[in-house]
Amino acid sequence: MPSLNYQKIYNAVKRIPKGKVATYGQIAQLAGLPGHARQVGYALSHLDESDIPWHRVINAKGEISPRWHPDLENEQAQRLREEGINITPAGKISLNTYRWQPR
DNA sequence: GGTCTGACTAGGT
DNA sequence: AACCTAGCCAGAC
Repeated sequence: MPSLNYQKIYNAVKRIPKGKVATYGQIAQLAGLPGHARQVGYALSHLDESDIPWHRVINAKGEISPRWHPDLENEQAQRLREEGINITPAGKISLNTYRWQPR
């Protein structure tokens, strides 16, 4: 049973349109939880639902956040490329180009 | 109920 | 540009 805050985070992530990305801090703010960027990452690590575009969430440096299992990072990169997002060989994504800017 | 741990971030060196 | 530190806060134990 996900907590209320997790539910808010998931809702915010679902709003990210295809072909765009958002940062953890951005999602936190969107979810009404400013300053909870770390909780966003933690919530995604606990993901059990499949209808959430978790791969569209990256860190403020425009990179896929490193984690304990590199395969998951590769999967995220692949999913983003499938949506037309360009990732440099160094693993950088242009936030200037792809950052989702909700109204 | 104190401590530790992160898929984070901003600012300083 | 890479690295370090402090601030952050909900879970896990």
